[in-house]
Parts: sequence; C-alpha cells; structure tokens
Amino acid sequence: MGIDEQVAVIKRGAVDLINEKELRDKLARSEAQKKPLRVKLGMDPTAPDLHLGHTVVLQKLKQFQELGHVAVFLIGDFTGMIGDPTGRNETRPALTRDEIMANAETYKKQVFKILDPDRTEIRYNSEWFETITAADMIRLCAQYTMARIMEREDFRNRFQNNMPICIHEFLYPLVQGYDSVALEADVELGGHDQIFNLFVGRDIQKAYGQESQVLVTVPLLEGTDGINKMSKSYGNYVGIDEPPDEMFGKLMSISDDLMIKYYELLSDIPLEGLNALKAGMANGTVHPKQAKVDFAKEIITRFHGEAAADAAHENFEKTFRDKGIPDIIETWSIQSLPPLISIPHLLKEASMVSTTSEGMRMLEQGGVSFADITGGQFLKISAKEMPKTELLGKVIKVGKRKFKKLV
RNA sequence: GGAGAGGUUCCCGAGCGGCCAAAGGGGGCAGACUGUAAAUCUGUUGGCGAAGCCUUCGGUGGUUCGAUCCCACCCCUCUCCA
Repeated sequence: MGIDEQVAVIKRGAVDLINEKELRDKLARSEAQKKPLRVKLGMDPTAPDLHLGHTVVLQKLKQFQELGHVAVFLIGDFTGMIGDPTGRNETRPALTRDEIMANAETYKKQVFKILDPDRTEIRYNSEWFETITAADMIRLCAQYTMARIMEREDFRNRFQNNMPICIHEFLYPLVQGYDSVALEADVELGGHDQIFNLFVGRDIQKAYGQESQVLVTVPLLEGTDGINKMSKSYGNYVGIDEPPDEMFGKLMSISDDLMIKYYELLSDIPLEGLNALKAGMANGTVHPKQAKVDFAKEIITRFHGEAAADAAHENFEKTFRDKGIPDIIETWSIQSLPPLISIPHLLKEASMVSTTSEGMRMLEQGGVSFADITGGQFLKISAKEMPKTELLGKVIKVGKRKFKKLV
C-alpha cells in the first residue's frame, strides 16, 4: 500500500499524530528496507478484563498489522507495580506479583480476539527492568526534569490542591519511556490521556541515542454512564468477555447521545452509513432504539458471533419490552426451607441481594415480584413472609434484571 | 528538626459531650415515566431471625454516668520555616 494510503488509514479516528512528517519518513524507509515498523502498545495488567474502551486502541493496532507492520504488545508487569497515575487524583495501590501474572494471562487471551497472533510480539517490561541496577535507574531519572514532569495535568492538579504525590509516581512516565528504548519502538499508540507519557518516550529515546517514536492517540471511550472514561474501577464498562445478554443490556441502557459516540469509535460501518443514520434519527425515519439494537448486535457479533447476537436481542425484547421471563434462569431450591419463608432471607440466600437489610429495602420499595413459570404477569410481593407452597415453581424477580426460578 | 492545619460512613464534606447510624451533595440501588433509553420526579443508601439490639467517625489508652466530639501518646497527609 502506498504511503499516502497508509497515512490515511492511520489518521482515521485518531486524535493526535505526532508527527506526520516523521511517520512518512519511517514508512518510506520501512518500505525501502522491507522492514516493518515496530508499533508499540502498552497496557498495565491492572484490571484483568478488557472492555470496549481498550478495543478502540487495539483496533488501531490491528490496522497497523493489516498494513504489514509488527504489533508489539507490551504487558506492563513491572509498571503495574507502580500504577499509572494518569487521570487520577490519588496514588494507585500497587499490585502483587501474583495478581499481575494472572491478569497478564487473561490479557493475552483477550487481545487475540482482535489482534492477529502471527504478527504480534508479546513482551513484558520486567524483561529489562528486573535486571536494571539502581545506578541505571538514576541515569534514567537524570534524563528528565521536575519542571517537565510537573507539566502533566494530574500531577499539577494534585500538587496545587495539596494532595499527596509519591516519588515513585514520577517514575512512571520515565519507565514507560524507557520501554520504548528497550523495544526500539517506531510508533507508540495510546489513548489520548496517555499523550504526556508518550511524549516522554520520545525524549527518553533521544537521550539514549535512538530516533524518537511517532505518537498516535485515539479518543477515550466514555463509559456507559456517559460521564467518566470507560474503566473497570468506575463500573461503567462493557467487557469483551461478557455474556451476550449482559452486553446487550448494557449497550441498550446508554443514552442516545452516547450511542452516536460509540458508533463513531467502535462500529465498523463506513462513514457514509453513519451519516445516513444520524440524518435518519434527526428527521425521524430511524428510531433511536432500532439504531441501538443494530449497534449492540454488531458488537456482540464481533465477540460472540451472529447467532449469539440474535439470541441476545430476542431474549432482551422478551424480558424487558414484554416484561416476561428470560429464556435462561438459574434455579434455586427452597425444598429445605420452612413452610413460611422470609422473603429478605430468601433473597440473600439465593444471592439476589447481598444483605438481608438490602432485601428488606427491596421489599419495602416494591422491587420484588413473582410470576408463574408458564408466563403471566409479575405480581408485586409486599408481605415479609410467604408460604412455601405459593412460591414453589415460581419465578422471583428483584429489580429489573435479577431472576431466579424457585424449585 | 521547628510552627501550623487535618484524618468522619462508597466518595466529597458537616458535626465538636447525650437529641448521632451521624446534616448536605455526589454516586449506587429501587419505584414512577419510557425505548430496561437518557433527562426528570419519589423513595432509599452500616449490619442483624429487625420490637429492639450490635459494630462504625485514623490507632491505642484515659477522663466521664455517657465520647465522633475532651486529654495523652502513636501513625498518616498537607502547608510554611530550616
């Protein structure tokens, strides 16, 4: 593929490209020497599950692979012990070695749902940091100044707000930068919030006598709450390993505005299709719910296949639109319980709520109901206790989405 | 090392001897409305076989009939000085 075309692919959907001329030079040289570019993407194995937010940048990496370059997927098992303070107003808790290794394994499995394994080099930054000496570390620190580190927004904010910052947190960008040296990265990818760390990488490479990497960042995907960036710690994520029904439910509960953003960042539909969709919603010919259904199915198809996507859709409509009973429900035996069953206790036993107090609240607020397995409407339960005979064989529901069949 | 400010429930933040399981906001959960939309409104938000009882306000001791609140020591954070 020609250089202009490659650059066009790389720029699509990207926020930053630092900078285009260097990228063109690297691409030209790569082609002349028949040597693919090394494209680095680093992730800290902090949360073991990848979610749609991660897939934005992974798709970008995949595009590089498709252009014939080498994806270098770096698992930050060493940096995980520091914890990236990006965008945080507090120090991250350090992970233990065991947690990191377990998470790293899960990462590997999941990234290959997107990346081509044959063109991916998986590396760990403990490879070089485990053997580094204190003197080496000091040399690394000598390459950067406090003033420049403090340019970073989150450090500056914390400093100005009299919040604690630990010294090791300053090390994070330097260490990440040194990864680029060790990997001889030509390009580094990241979310837009990583831009500071990525820039440090350029400087560190120069300091160690290498050519600076080109930076490409992608937009941050907002979580399902539409406020914070998608992240496991905010609980606003859609994991790529989640069951189809879960994915469907989560994607359907996002706002229409957010759906448009998701389309832009995650969907594979061509640009014209997206524009037609927006126009359709504006003039009323496309119902937003239908657009959302299509989107949810596209994403679920990507990770679970088309049949699973169709099934999830059908189940969703049955459960929520028709207020019916989902296809698959777990059963819970109440055989050993006394004839008169305390509802809050039952809910706790069946782990539909976490405490009996919560069960009590659910009951008081009208969040508990039951129905015949054969169908029919759900009836609210208001009594604290119910006879076993009345509950046997029924489906009990807590809130909107928790169901159990009592046998 | 010296001087000062502070550590409260998931988060922020009030309380400063009994009326405190602790105001207010955020977030969460539930209900209404809907497209399980979003927004909005209402309720709720330590635990308990729930009357009442038990455990919480950085830690440990102490004063008191009684302590989140007073005292002592300790730990941690921030500010200024050196």
